[in-house]
Amino acid sequence: MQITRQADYAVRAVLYLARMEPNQRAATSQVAQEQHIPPSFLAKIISQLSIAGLLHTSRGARGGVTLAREPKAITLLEVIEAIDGPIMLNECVSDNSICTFDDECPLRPVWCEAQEELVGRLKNTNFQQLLAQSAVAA
Amino acid sequence: MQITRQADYAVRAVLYLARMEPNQRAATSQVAQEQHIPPSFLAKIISQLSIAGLLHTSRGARGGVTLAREPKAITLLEVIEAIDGPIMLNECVSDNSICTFDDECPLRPVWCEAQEELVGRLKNTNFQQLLAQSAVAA
DNA sequence: TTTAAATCGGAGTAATTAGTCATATTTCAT
DNA sequence: ATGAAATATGACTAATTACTCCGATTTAAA
Repeated sequence: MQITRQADYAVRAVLYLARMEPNQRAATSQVAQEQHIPPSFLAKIISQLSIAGLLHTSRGARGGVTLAREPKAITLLEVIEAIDGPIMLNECVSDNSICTFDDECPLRPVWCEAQEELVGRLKNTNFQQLLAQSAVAA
Repeated sequence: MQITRQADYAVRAVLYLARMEPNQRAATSQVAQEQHIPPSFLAKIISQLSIAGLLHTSRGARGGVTLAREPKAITLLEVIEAIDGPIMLNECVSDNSICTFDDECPLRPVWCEAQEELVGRLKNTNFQQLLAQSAVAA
C-alpha cells in the first residue's frame, strides 16, 4: 500500500524541473544529484515520463530535460500513473468478476470509494500549486 | 499502490468467519476453498492473524479457526495492518528526515492528508457493518 | 492406542520492484 | 572532423511479494 519509489522519484524530478526557469534544461545527472536519486535509475524514469508526454528530452551535449507543459497543466496523478500505471487500491476494484463473495461483496464499495477519494485528491493537485506551497514556506 | 494479496485474503477470511455462527469453528481448508484462496498461503495468513490476536486457532481434529472478538470489535484497518504492517502511502510520511526537498517539502502534506483520510476510513469500518451490507444486498 | 484431521513452521520457487552497469547513439562546441 | 556531454537501451543483480511443499505436532474420535 505504497506508491513505488519510481513514482516518488518521478514526482520529485518533475517538481524540480517545475522550479526552474521555463525552457531551461536540466541534465538527468543534475536532477539525480540534487534530489538524491540513483542516476541510472532516474534515467529510466525520465525516459518513461518522456514517452508519456510529460517531459521533453534532448540528447547530446547541452541536452537535458524540460517539462512538456506548464506546471499548472501537470497533475500529481498524471505523473504517478505514468510510472505506476492506474492507481488501484485492490484488485477487485477494476475486476469484480474475480470476487469470491457472490454478487454483492461488501468489501468492493469500500475500496472503490477510498480509491475515488485518493485519485480525486491527486488529480486536483497540480505542480503550480506545489510550487506555490514551497514559495510560501521559504 | 495496492494492498497486498495477503491482506485482501485476510480480510476475506475474517469476513467469512464473521458470517458464521458465533463459536463455530472453520478449518483453514474450508475457508480457502470457499474463498478461492490458496490453502497453504491462507494457513500462514491465519497464523499471523492469530499472533495478532484477531483469531483463535485450535489444532488437531475438529480444530479450526474462530474470531477472537465479535465482528463489531474488529476493523478493516486492524486486519490489514496485522498483515501488511502500518499503512504508509509514501516513505516520507513516516520519516521526513530523508526528504530531498529541504525543510518544507510541498509533497509531504499531500501524502499525509491522503493517508489520514484512508486510514480513518478503514478504521471506521468494522465487520458488523460489512455483514449488514451483505445482508441488505442478499 | 491408533488414526485421521487439523494447525505450525521452515525451506524453497517465481514474479515484481529497485537498482546497477556497460554500451550505443545523438549532438553541441571547438 | 573530433571529443565530450548527454540520452537510449538492454542485460544483469538484490530484495520483496506471492506462493508451494513437506514434515512435525497436536487433538478428537473410533
